[in-house]
Amino acid sequence: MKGGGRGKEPPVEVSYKRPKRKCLQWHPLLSKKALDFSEEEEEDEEELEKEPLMVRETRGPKVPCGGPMEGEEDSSEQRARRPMNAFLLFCKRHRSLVRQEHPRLDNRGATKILADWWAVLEPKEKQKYTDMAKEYKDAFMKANPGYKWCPATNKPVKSPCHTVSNTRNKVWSFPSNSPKGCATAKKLPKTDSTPQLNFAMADPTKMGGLSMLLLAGEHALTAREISSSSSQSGATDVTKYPDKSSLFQLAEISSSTRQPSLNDTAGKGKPLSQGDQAETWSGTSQQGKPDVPTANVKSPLFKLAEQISSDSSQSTAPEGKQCGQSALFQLAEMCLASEAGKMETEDDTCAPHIKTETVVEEAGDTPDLPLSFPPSSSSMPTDASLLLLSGQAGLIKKKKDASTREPAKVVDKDKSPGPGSPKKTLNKRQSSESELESLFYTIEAVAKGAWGDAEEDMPKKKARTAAVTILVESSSPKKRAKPKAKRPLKAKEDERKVKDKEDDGRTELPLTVETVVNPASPKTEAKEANISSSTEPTSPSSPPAHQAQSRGEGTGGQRRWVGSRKSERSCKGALYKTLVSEGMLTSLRANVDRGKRGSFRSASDEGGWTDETWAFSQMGPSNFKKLKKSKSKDETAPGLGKLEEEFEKKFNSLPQYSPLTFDKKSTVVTKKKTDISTAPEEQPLKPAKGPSPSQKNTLFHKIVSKYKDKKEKPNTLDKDIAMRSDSPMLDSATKAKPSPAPCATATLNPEAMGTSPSVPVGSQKRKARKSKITHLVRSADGRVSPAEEDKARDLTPEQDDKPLSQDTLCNETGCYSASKQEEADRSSAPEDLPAFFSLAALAEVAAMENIHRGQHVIGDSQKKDMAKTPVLISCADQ
DNA sequence: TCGAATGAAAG
DNA sequence: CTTTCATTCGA
Repeated sequence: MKGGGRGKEPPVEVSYKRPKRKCLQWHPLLSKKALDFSEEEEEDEEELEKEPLMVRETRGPKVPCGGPMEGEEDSSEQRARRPMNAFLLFCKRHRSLVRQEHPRLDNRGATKILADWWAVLEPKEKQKYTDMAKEYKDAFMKANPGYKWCPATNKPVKSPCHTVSNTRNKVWSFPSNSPKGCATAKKLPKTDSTPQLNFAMADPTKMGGLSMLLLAGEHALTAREISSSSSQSGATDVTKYPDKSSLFQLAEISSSTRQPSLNDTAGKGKPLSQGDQAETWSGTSQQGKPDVPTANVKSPLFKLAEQISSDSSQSTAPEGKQCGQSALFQLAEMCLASEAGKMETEDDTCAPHIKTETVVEEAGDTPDLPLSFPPSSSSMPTDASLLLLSGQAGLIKKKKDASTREPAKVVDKDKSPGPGSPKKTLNKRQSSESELESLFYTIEAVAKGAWGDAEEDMPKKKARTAAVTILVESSSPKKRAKPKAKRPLKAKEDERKVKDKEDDGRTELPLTVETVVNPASPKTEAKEANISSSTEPTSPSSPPAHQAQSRGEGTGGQRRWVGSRKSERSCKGALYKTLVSEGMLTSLRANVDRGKRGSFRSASDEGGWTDETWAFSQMGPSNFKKLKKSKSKDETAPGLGKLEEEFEKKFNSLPQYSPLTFDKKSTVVTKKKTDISTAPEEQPLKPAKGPSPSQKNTLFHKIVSKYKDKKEKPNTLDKDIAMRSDSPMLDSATKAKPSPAPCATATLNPEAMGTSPSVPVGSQKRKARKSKITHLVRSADGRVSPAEEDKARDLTPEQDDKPLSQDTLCNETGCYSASKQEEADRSSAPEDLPAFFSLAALAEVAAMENIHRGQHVIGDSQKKDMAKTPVLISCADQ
């Protein structure tokens, strides 16, 4: 019968019912290709190395598809997955906890419990989730303008390609958009300058160059660019304007990025539309700044953008191209549009120089490289590897585009990196390096102190240093060796980060990333240091050391540049500065690394919201069982780009309540139930219904109305016990900081609960769905699990159990007091808020900082790429 | 592949 | 109102 429910769908469809895969999950932040990293991470690293670019097939299965990517894209339509609602977010965040408590409990059971928790949750707490969900949704919508929740009729269903074993894996990748029906989304034809371009995977490498610009531009644009460059990698900046939520911004970015990312994921080429989309999106997203006529303006910025784009494309590789260009252009446009005046002025002077310089530098730089390839871009890559080819091809194309727009010089540069080089990565890097180098060198100069004066004396010196270091690393691949060595140490931490690294395959970046982090905020550094030390030996990452090392080597390289010209620096610096001033906050803050894990609040440091974030740091090593699973999710994406990070951060920021808390609540509730009358506002209970939800509980209205019997937790006692033991750990682990009282981590206060929610909380099944019956049956068969009890409960309502059990719990646990306190804290406390707003706050803070200091840090997840990118930009000159 | 839950959206 | 689908992951 149940089938009946679904029955509606044709058999075939049925299967696809769950075709989630079709839909790529949308991530606000990300678009992520990151997946690749995430998944592969350590393991894959090797692979990555091998084929940094294309690779991505990720799962074998898909690969076969022959272009899986295409397939995915083809499905071009693959719909993005609908955004999670508050409850889902909540579930996602707490499911692991539940599972820990009740290992044997299956997800269904867990879900029930979660539902209970959710019901119990105070509006306040819920609010966070709802807000986040809303934000998420908004971002999503923005990204996918015409998106329809229900795909409606069409379903692409397609073939086997999708087979993807892991739907989820891909998840992050973005679908383009709107479902077919709507089409709105995509409208734009975009320039398809090079549709094929898309091949490119996402190379980390590319990220580097672009990242710089992007970073700068991010703010201005919506950051879409970033996505292109770093989406995965890293620019973590999510912060953009305060106005828009970070997610929203991300969404924009992602929109642009997503395809590329997809490509990566897919591994091969997607065709493209990426570019188109990107542009399109950009158009949409930009909103405010419509399209500025690029052509018209052609201000220096544009040129710069072009260059960068070209470079980036080269460096980055294939995928980036399109995105990069579009992004860059957009950025340029944005800049022009928004601040046209300023930017131009400054830029004007600089731009030209920059270009020239860049070129020159490149020539100079090349030395490191195995060789610069012949300029003849046309000369196709020899095909060192298909991957490369694809990537190159893309590059080339881009180049062309670039060339058209821009002077040949750029092109040459691009070309230089030729395919021939044995390692794609290297090549890319090199190419990217050239540009990057110039930038870096500027940065370095700053760091060194050349600009120091100009810059504020901030403590950032460290940061600078770090930046320098990074630069250095990027500049010389060889140096990497050291970093690599370190890597091992980091290992654990790296794991998460690894993802980022993965791409590069070269270890270089890892350090970089860390370093970057440091730069982000001195404080952060300190924290990290502590953390690292405490957590792991990784500490070696300690900035100073790295810096020193890197510098040593780096300096040599830099010098050249330095010698080449300061003017560039100044120009660039000015440019950056301008960008920064505009609003770019891109303080990446190194979050990237921490990403999920630590999320030590990186730069922003808001008060502890970080803490709230998971305690991944701890988790990592220990691996709770959940981890593995969670990994898929969280980690999945992990380290990718800043986007991801942000998303994660945000997600993490969501408060995670300890089971105890809920239990208590439930208890309270129960009590209430018994008392029923107590609740002032609502009278909830049963009879009620709730049409009148209390003002507070809008959310609850449903519950109230539906209210059935509270569902108790089946094995309360057991749970409790489990909880007790686990919870503390979890809490401590999770929350790292806050848990004065083990139990208490985040408790809701009973009082609050009492007031509004009271009651019924229990999840009632909405209606008895089809499944209900089945469910019951099944469960019976299955085993005695809470589920059964629940079922039983359903069948025969028993209320008594709960209270008793709860009481017991309470006694045992005895956590109450603490919980309350915490609760109080939370309510008033900054922590929560910060956590909640983390993104916004970060953005603001970052902005403040940036403006103030004028630094940008870019942390990319991808080491290599990032490394090049580097991360820090200080614009202080002037 | 189903399902448990909630919620948003679409029909 | 009802139905889809988002997340999760053990059966």
